Amino acid sequence: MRTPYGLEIIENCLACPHREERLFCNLPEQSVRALAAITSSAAYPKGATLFVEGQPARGVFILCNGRVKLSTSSADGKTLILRISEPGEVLGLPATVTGKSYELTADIIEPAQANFIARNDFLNFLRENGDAALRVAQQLGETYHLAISEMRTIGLSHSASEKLARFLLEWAANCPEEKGQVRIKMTLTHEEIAQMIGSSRETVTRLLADFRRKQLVQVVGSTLILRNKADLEAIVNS
Amino acid sequence: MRTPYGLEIIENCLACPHREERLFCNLPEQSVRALAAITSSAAYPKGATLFVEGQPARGVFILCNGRVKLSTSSADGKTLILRISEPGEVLGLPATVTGKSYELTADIIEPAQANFIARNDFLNFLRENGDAALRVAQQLGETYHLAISEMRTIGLSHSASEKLARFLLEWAANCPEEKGQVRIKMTLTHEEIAQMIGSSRETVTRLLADFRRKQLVQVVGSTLILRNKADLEAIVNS
DNA sequence: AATCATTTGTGATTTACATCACGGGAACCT
DNA sequence: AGGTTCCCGTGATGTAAATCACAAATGATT
Repeated sequence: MRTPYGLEIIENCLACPHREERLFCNLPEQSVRALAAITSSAAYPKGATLFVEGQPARGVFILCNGRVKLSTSSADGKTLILRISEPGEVLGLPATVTGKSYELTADIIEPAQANFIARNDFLNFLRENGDAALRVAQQLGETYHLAISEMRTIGLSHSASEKLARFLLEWAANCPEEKGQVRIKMTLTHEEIAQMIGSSRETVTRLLADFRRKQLVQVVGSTLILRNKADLEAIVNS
Repeated sequence: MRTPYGLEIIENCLACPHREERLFCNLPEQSVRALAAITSSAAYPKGATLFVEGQPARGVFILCNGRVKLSTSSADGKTLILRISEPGEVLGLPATVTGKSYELTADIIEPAQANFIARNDFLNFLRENGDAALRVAQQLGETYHLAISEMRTIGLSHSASEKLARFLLEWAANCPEEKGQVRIKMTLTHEEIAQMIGSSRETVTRLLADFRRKQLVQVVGSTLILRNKADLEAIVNS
């Protein structure tokens, strides 16, 4: 059983650059201050763990910087990655509001800074601020939406190539597109991609090689260029 | 594209036998009345559709009676069933709070009675009643939890037998157990089971036959008895 | 530079399962 | 009773992809 990495730097939540854009944007000034009072910030190195699946929920983490891998794994060590979280996202929200255990494990894969709010403080805050509670509900709805989407790529595909194509397209959806081409910085290893689409490491490398041969993608260092989005979409619907 | 079945019987929400037990239990009397005012009830026959994935969310349905199949399907007709909803559950909640489209399709598989609350009314109600909003957040958290659980059975299994065993055990978790045996009324066809665990109809019948041969389960009409829960759990961890 | 660890690339082998195909029941009309 | 339509059982076949087993490459660390 891993233990979460300890707090390192404590500072004011208001300093977080993503504060306004996300979950609690546009709340009354007073609410924001109340929130700041119960928030503590910390930095985590690569490899640290925010929480582990099965642990009783301690509270939520608001990611300011870095990237976090959310995964679940079975007894025999097989791992399924659900999502790579980006700055601005709130982690551990479902478990914290329901009072159950974290259903996923959150590992830092890029040095991160995050604000933490303890469960009790958070729930009290929500009870006092009805609009924040509604905001939380919306956030949860979106999280659910993403989970279903992930579910579709894993559950509705006939082949691994279909899953990989789906994965690349969804991944690219966040990136800027120019002239039909999308450049995506692929910061995941083949192993991790395999764990996201539910297949083995070897088939991922083989499929990527195959996609390269078919001019569907192009690899330049650690960035991956989707050359032929249309054909990738064709693979998805096959 | 299917169209949802129309309303049939309109009556007061307060009549629903599951009202108190679930989502909005223990709300102040005043809130309950406000809720009742915006709720309409209707009966739906088997085969009717509450909503279809991709439709803009119209509102939520609170299931009073009957059972509903929640599924998603791909362009080529492959279907993945996420969940069979029981009375007391709220359907369409994530999409309604986020304002996106329904991410799943809800089909009636047993004649049902449900209360409907239109999206605008519902959101206004939540804005007025902070504690209800919190309750909704919790409900969403649980829904998420179930989705992750479903994800695990599909994504973390090495074989179809593992998935089926996982499915049977989770299904049995709701049923009363006596002397190590669990009797479950299997109201699903093999096809539907296949769609829940992401495999084909034929392998489900073959696997069930296999389980019967190995004395793991016993079939009496449409009820299925888990004779050997321990061995089923062994299959899961293989 | 030299050692180590991690990640990627590829071949050979095997097997689980989807798919096709078809026959028999059960249930449900009318 | 006879016809539909759905659901279940089973055989034969092909194939995609997991698995095993190395080798090459890349990148860290000293």
